[in-house]
Amino acid sequence: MAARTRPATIADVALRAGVSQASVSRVLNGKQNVDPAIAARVHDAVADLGYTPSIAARSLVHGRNDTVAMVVPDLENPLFQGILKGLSLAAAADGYRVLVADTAEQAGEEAAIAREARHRCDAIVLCAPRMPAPQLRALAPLLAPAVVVNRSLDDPAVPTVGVDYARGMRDLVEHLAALGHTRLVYLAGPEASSSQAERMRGLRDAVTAHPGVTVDTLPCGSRIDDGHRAGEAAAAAVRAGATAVIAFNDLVALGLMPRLVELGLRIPEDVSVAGFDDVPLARYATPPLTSMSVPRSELGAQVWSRLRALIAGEPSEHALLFRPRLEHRTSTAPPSPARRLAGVREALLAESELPA
Amino acid sequence: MAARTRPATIADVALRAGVSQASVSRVLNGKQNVDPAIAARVHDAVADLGYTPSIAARSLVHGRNDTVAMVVPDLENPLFQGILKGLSLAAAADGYRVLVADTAEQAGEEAAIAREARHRCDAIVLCAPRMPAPQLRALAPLLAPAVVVNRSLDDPAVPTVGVDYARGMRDLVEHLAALGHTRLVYLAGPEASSSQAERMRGLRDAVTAHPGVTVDTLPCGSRIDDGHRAGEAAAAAVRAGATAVIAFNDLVALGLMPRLVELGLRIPEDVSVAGFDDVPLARYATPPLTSMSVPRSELGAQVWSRLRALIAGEPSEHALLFRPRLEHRTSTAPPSPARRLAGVREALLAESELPA
DNA sequence: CTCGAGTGGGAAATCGCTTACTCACTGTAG
DNA sequence: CTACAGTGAGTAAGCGATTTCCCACTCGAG
Repeated sequence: MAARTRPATIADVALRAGVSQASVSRVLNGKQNVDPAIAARVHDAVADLGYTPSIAARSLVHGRNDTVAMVVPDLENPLFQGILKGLSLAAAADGYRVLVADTAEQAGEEAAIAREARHRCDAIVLCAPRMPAPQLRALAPLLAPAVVVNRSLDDPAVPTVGVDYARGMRDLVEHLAALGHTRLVYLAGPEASSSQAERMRGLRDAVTAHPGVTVDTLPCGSRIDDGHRAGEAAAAAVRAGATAVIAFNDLVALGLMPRLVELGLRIPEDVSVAGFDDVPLARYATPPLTSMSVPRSELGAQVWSRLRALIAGEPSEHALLFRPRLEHRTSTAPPSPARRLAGVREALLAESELPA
Repeated sequence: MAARTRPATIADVALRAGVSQASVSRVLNGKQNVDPAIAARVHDAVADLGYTPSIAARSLVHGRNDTVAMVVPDLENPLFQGILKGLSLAAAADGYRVLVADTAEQAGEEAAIAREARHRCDAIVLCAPRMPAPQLRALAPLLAPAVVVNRSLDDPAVPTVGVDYARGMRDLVEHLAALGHTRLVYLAGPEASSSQAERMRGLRDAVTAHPGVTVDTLPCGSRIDDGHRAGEAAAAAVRAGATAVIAFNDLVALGLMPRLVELGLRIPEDVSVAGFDDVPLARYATPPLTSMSVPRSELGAQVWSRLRALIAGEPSEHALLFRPRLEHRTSTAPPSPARRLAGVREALLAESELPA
């Protein structure tokens, strides 16, 4: 029976086995050659006392504690959940655990929370989409070893792993354009979000590449409710001639769709809707949601691979950017002929206005 | 500029400030009265050196590290995500951080993972729905201070926080019965899951209380895909006379509904569908999903309240059980008259068969 | 038989911090 | 004027492991 009073220490084990602490340590860590007889006695003593080495003491000596921190703005976001899952599993395979710190969208606290979390761990994964770039640039080096997720950063010591949102957006616009859509609406995410900025960049590139296509941006947000609330505005835009809506992410799209239906629009007959992230529920939505698939777990695994290298003192690897893959489902389809004509007319009108 | 070489220690600070380490420690921890002049010099030195006390060393002295572990079978489950979020936020308010350990549904590893995680932390939150009761009973005391989530355990030292699934199921059946449903189908969760067992108990109680109601149980699972796959069987049951389906949880229901529609059934005209957990997406499903609401974040907060008390050495509080609240949405409605008659006829038939 | 290399195990230093314990010094009461 | 609280700061003893250093001992070669 294990001692109820005070957890056994290595000294207790040494005493009981009649050897030195050094020997106990050597046996337990498989260092050097140890007399089998001693090893046996140590093992017996360990078993009798129910001894487990103190993590704290070991950490003090080694200067590391086999734990990495992950700072996220919102644990409820499926993207971060996926990354956390992937990271946590990959890290566990190497004997590391993950500490989570939810900043609860308190952008102001992010830096302090990150430093505190980092201080408890050997390394850190930072997801801080809202943090101003200068602040991030100043913070990142202090956090090393660190990996920044989902935003770019030109610090050679801090690798980034992320998603090519701009490219994804372009691909998505091209998908819609190929279907025949020319007037699109984009429900924008949080203004300060860096991935929102990336998406905007992608949209601009896309309309530049496709002069016939226009995109109206409507403020929205990143959560289900935001999408639902944006329904009115989106429907109005559709009535004004738009034929497709791109949502900041799937949550927004999933909140939006029922609202559009409520407002009398059919998807995809009256309006196509596309999301981003390809959350598990997207394919079971009504109608199944076209989305840009992002490998969430894989992101987490790659983050760990980067982090492990950094911890081992290896030079930082190259930035990694996943290109989202289009998951074409039934929420996007060619616009109905009538609507399409209307769109073309609008476009012509807009063009004819230009010279004026 | 902070030293790039080796992080500053308290000794460096003491040296630079020209005082003893003890004084530095006292200043930094606000113990005793210290000469303001000394305090100032210490603060200057700390700032100059960019000193932060080593967590490991402090942990070693104090015997605690202000971290609690949370073990979950699957980080992708919205229930655990919600609990994690609530726990993490509540704990952070008291200066504690949360370490997550995803057992990846490896029921066999759970005990080992839990002990390892516990060993790194001051306390632990255990979610192990699949662990056999005897094993859990044996394990729990070794983990103290610990709180067990979502299952009962008669260990006075280990409080539990959970959901009254049996009661919730009864309430749900009563809701459906009140609507006029008499032949229900239940898509069961994982066999080994304790909350699944609780739900079954609730179902049994309900049919006992309502002799006119019958419930057929179909094996299913706990995830979206499981629900989708169970669509065929559920539809068959409906064709055989059932008028309502209760899903193990919302994920299952959300996977099930589109499949039922695909198979030609209308919800709720042909079949009512109800879920459990009230995940955020439930109200935006098509049709909006009736569900038993579970206060996920609140569960996490309550878990922390229990855990904090235990860490402080206070006696364990009473077990806490939340009663789910019905969220009646449009996925459940009275059965159509024709179908209802069919149900009654079946019931009469079944009754008349009894004496046989 | 002696000397040197090789090896296993114990003593003690170390990691960085907290916290008794001790001591010098000030101020006041007898 | 002496002595005794009271106070603030320094010294040093842990906390529980790992790891270096060193000694004693064995074995083989000369």
